[in-house]
Amino acid sequence: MPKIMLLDGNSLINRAFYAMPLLTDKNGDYTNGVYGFLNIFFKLLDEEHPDMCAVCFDVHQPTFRHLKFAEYKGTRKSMPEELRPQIPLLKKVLAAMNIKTLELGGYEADDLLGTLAVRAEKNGISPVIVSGDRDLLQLATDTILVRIPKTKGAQTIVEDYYAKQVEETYGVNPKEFIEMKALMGDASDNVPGVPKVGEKTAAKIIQQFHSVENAIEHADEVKPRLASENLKAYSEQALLSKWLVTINTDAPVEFDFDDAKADNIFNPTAFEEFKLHNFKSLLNRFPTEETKAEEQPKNYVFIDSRAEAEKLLSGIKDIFACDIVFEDKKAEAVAVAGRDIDGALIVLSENELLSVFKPVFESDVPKIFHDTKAAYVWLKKHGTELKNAVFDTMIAAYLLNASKNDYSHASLAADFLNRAFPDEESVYGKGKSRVPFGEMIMTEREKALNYCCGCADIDFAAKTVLESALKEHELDKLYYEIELPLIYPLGDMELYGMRVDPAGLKEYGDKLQIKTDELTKEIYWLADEEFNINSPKQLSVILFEKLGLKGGKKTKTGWSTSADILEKLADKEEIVKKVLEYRSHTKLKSTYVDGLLAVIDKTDGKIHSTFNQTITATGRISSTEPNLQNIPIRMELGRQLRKVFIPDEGYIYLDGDYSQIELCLLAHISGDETFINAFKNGMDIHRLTASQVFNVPFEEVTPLQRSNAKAVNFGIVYGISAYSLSQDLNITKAEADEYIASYFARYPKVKEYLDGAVEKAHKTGYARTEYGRIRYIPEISSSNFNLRSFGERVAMNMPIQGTAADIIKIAMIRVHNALKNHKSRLILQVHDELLLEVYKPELEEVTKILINEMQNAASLSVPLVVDVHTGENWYDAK
DNA sequence: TCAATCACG
DNA sequence: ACGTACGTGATTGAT
Repeated sequence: MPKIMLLDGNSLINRAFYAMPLLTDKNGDYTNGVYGFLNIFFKLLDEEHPDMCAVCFDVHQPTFRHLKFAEYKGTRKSMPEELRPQIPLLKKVLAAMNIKTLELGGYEADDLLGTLAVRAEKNGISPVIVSGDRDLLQLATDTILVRIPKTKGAQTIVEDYYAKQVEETYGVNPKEFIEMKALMGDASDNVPGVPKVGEKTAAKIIQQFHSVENAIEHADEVKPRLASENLKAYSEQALLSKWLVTINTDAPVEFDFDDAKADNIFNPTAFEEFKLHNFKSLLNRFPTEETKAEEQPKNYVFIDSRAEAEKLLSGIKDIFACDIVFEDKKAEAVAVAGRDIDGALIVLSENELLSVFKPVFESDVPKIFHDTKAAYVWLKKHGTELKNAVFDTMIAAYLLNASKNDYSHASLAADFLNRAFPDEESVYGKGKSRVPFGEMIMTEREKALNYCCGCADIDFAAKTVLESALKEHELDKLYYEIELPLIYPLGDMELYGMRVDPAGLKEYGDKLQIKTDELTKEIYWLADEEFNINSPKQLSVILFEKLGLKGGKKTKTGWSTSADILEKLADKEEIVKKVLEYRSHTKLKSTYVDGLLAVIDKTDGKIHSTFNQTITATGRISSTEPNLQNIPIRMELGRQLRKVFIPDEGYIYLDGDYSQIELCLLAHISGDETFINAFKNGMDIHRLTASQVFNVPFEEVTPLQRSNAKAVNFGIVYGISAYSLSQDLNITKAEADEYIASYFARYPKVKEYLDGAVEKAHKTGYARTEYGRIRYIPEISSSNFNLRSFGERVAMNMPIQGTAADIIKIAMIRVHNALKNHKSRLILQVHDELLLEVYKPELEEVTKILINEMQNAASLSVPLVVDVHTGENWYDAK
């Protein structure tokens, strides 16, 4: 029996729109609703394999329902500005896919769906209705299937209803479902229903009386009493509601089922349309002939003999791309691609790979990588130099859009080559079912070959495109002079690592554990029961229910137990104090002691973090496995941990940090004279702010005033709002408003800068640092107040945080270069701070180098002040 | 896999 | 009125 899939265009695009973040296409038009619609459409297409498809839409004009009942909302609901233009867009995309769309003035999409489903059934065609609207359940029969997509957790699941499932779920059959809906009413459509009758009562009444009319007739028998009385009082309204919610299955719509064949969806026009709107993940669905129509078939070769590999590599004289396949940090293969090589995958032992590649890596032949740092680190670890690595595709793609969450080959191919390419996960699998490369190359060689060579091929082809895009956006200087050179200091930081004293770390952990055990017992005693203190859910039950404490704010799931809330209760409640102490101890033990012990390298006893250059939206670097940028310092107990970080024998730590770099940049960028002069004169900037904002002489500023002023300064950098400031300082919003007003009165240029930054971002859609780094801010054009406000704060903050990131990157490169012929080395960066392991005889010289290179990394209208400290461990070096 | 929490700048 | 600080990563419990 042929099958037709009938979709509710309006309901599905609405659902998709609210379920997904705003996306824009190459024209800057919003596409998230369309994209979400297509995702669910394709998922159902895979499941149903329908022969025919039709998508029904509402028409934005009064329907027969409005004509009878003017208050009815139905199709006349307001729609967000970001969604409205997506409806015609969806119709256009569907047209390109040769999917029939349908609308009829005076009727809603529901009525068309019902009409077509009934007609299909009569014509021996099996109908499947898809909608997010449960009203459609009234259409379910033994043969008409209604499918309702639903968001469960993060993923979309589809609930299926034939008549039987409707009855199982609601206890009424689909015809009775109308009666039930009529009693309940629907506030969003202005369907009145009967007051005080909700889903539960309506179901009970209809189960007993089967129809609205019958229930009205027996209204005296209806329970509960309130429903009975209201049913009598509002019987006319109930009948009207029934009429409103009944779907018309006899709409005068012309429809030819032969016209609705879904047999030419994946055609070149649709492919172009998808590309235009950035539906990259959907491009994979198009047959490869389509995607590669104009390209030559690729000749990818597999090489597993050393002699052949050497022959190939000795012939390379010109720029080529190179992709190293790592498995557990060991290289298993290398793929190359170039002008004369479509792609070659060389699979040899790690040692053989190193020796066959050594000549070409150490030669002047230019090389393209996707992750140059990984290649550099691997080679250097094995005694091979990497020379003339001229391009990194991952970093280039990052500079072009720093907000993406991956810069994989699949994403590069879609963004810059308009090419469909599989995700790494779809080739190797993920999680438990991931097949290691070594196995893959035996069992599914073609697949692995195509993927690995494809990666190198993409890198080679993308370079040209990326290069001109960088130039076009004036990012080339930043790229070639900062980001690419930064690879080497970062790589060396990873290679050197940080030495820790494992025994000291264990001892520290034992102390924490003993105290934790004590605290646990005390908390159990105070709570008068045992529970999992680590569980915010269980803890909130104990604190806010059992002990009846007054909760502060709520989270999505219940009362918040975060530290700022608990601190307000700690004075009065012993148990809260203990919980806070428990939290700090277990945090240190699990994240830092256990976490760090687990990542000590067995061969050299050091901790080697990975520094990521393509994660943050502002240009900062990030540190993982372990994160060495968030080792405790603010609290003394946590700070003690730094005593177990110790330099190599004969070395000493030297730490340099920029003093107030973000405020210096605020002064520089805004050009505010008061600020600039204060920095030039080395004044205490927070004290100065306090004296200006609170209108007191500089000498008479109290510690509280100074700390409040400090919070205001931070707030300015973050993109201030009076509410947040009031929360932070525990003052009223009105007071915070005054602080901000007097701040801006004293520093008018700062105000000008912040307003200008927001205005610029509104106009262009992005923010830039002093060095040209870009962050796109799509949120800034949102009609949603919260999103837009977020965008505006980002517009104020990014140029400051990002410029600070640029400057320390420059400093790192300069320090790294200056230390080339020294034993001393840079081993860590923490955003405004550099940590060096200095060979003791070089200390005096290296201190000068560090201060000099950091201070002169940028020339601003204010001096960059660097504070340095030395120490035999990291605790003492701060 | 998500949400809550907390460590850092 | 709207409901908030900017940028990260790791661990835990819950689903």
